Amino acid sequence: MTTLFAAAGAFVRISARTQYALRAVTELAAAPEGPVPAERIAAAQGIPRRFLDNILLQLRRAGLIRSQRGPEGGYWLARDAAAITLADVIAVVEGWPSPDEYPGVAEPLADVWAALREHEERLLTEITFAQIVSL
Amino acid sequence: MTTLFAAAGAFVRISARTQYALRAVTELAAAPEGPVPAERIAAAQGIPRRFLDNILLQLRRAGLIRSQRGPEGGYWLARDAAAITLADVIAVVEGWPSPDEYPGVAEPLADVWAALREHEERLLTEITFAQIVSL
DNA sequence: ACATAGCCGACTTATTAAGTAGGAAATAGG
DNA sequence: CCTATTTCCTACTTAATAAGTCGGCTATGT
Repeated sequence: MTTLFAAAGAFVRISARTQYALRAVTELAAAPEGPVPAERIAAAQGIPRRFLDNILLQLRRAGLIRSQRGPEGGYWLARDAAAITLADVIAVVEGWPSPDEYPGVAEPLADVWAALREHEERLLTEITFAQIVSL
Repeated sequence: MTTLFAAAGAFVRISARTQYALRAVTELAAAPEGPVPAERIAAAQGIPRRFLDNILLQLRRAGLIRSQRGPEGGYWLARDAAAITLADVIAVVEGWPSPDEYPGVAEPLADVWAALREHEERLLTEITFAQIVSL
């Protein structure tokens, strides 16, 4: 029972959009100096091209990446890979779910989720893309 | 940015079904000896009655709770609240998502999720409903 | 017998995620 | 200045999953 549980994870779910965002940023972190066209990222990571456009736009608006149009254009990191954490990217891409209610005797459950989330946050704000690329 | 992140959590998402299941079991753990009718649980926790039936059935089939039909019937825990963990309930109710692919340079990201899930599992298999009720 | 309560599969609806469309606006090279 | 390239942008469609509903059957205590 708990074996299956360990294998898959129950609460930690990462949306495709978030995964794509993280993988795209990782590509940029791994690339040599200069703009990387969306097409290249899409091919390297197997991300639907149009969808990727959409995500990159969001990341640029949030100030995590920069861009240049036209031939020889593309995207690059707005700051050093060592200064961008996983949490930075996730915070941009994910929506913010509103906290749930736990009536009566079930109220302590909320504390458990809070603990899980706190741990999650600590981990994700510690890990930078410089680290990801160097692993 | 990270403040908002902390407040809401990004990956830790709990489905309504799972929440209801946990809250229902908590009610049973908190109740005195004897069967508790679904109606009572639904009222105490604000869970849609028909939906709850559905969930309780699943928990019973999994052997976590027992039941008795007819007047004075209801549900109760199959074993002591100290011997049922949050993970036990979640394992019954949640489906098992298949692990994702992380091509090329993005591969190390998978290790991060693995770490998150491992922590999640440890926490959830440690906490019993006896503890929840006593908090 | 009758009222209470669980049992059960299938069905519908709501919500969110995932992906698409169609073009406009830059920009480098010839 | 013309053309190919590539980003920019809003809105839309489709797919998937979660949430909740329905109708009726079965067991049981009084």
